[in-house]
Amino acid sequence: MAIADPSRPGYQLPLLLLAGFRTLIDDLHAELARQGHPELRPLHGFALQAVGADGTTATELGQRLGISKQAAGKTIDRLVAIGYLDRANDPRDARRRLVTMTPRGVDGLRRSAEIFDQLRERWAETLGPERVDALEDDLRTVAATNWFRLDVPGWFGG
Amino acid sequence: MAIADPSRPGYQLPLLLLAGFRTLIDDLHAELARQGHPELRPLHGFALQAVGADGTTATELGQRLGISKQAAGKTIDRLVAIGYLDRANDPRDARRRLVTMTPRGVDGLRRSAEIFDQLRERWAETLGPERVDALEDDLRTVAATNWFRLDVPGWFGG
DNA sequence: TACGATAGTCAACGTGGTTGACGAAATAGT
DNA sequence: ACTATTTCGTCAACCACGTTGACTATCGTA
Repeated sequence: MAIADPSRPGYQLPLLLLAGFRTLIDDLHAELARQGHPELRPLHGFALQAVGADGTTATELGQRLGISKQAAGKTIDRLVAIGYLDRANDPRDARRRLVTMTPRGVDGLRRSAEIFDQLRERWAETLGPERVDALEDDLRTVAATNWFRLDVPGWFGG
Repeated sequence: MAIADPSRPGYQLPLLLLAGFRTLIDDLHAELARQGHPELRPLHGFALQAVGADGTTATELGQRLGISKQAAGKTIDRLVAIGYLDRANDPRDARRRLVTMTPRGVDGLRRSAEIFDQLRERWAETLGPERVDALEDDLRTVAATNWFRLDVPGWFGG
């Protein structure tokens, strides 16, 4: 195995990845707050995305996000409370409670997507578009992930 | 402003950065567990790093990690409980409680650094060394961070 | 000496995640 | 048709981590 370059210690790689992630998320939420969505937390955006335009149930949301149905239920509670999600009964299955986005939820999600596009564009202006493309491609190669796990707080903290 | 490329939506960038971070941290801890440190959580490694070879105090650790002294104290409690840190009185200042690494703490931190080097090496074998260097350089440019904030669970969750 | 600043801890609280248990309702099987 | 099993949602208890506020003990200085 090759000798590690002392000027590029391996522990910096995760720090830089986290810093990049954090920068994007912080910039997103600063702009979202400016556009009328100050209550949205990082977690909420991902949950909203997972609910999607067609809606879901708590159990299904939990599966999509890699957390328990109980945890998903709590997140739904919160997003209902701040006006981003709605709960309704399923006429075809009285056990299920259908979760859908409110107009406010749709607006927040749409703006998030736009802002992320703008942030990526800003990176492309700074680094050059081909560097950003390469960065994405490289991460796809080594991280090879197609889905998102929402258990970040518990995962990181323990 | 340029039009966003529909095949590269901006929201994927943070997802990929998080996936990369998560992959590295998960690989690290899988290997750490194999090498006799199964109790170490992601948070702990960063806290240990911040304590450093010279030791610290709770207040100083909190400042280094961007969290309150109370939160730092709790993390120290935990790391003392699982045998990675020691607390001692400062003979020159009875208010302070000096926090230092135990031999086990030193071992865990040393192994972490080695494993991170190996993981970076693995990325370099897969992507090519120059791509990994470029990835780091680019992230340094757009994220421009020189320190680490440990409040990830609270930051992300709210 | 008296006073302000600092270190550490306790307590209360909020957010998020987990497991276990439960009733209600749908589905499958005899 | 009538059980038996599975599934959905929720409640309760618990843990980890973060926060702010309050308090004691100690240091440093005017």
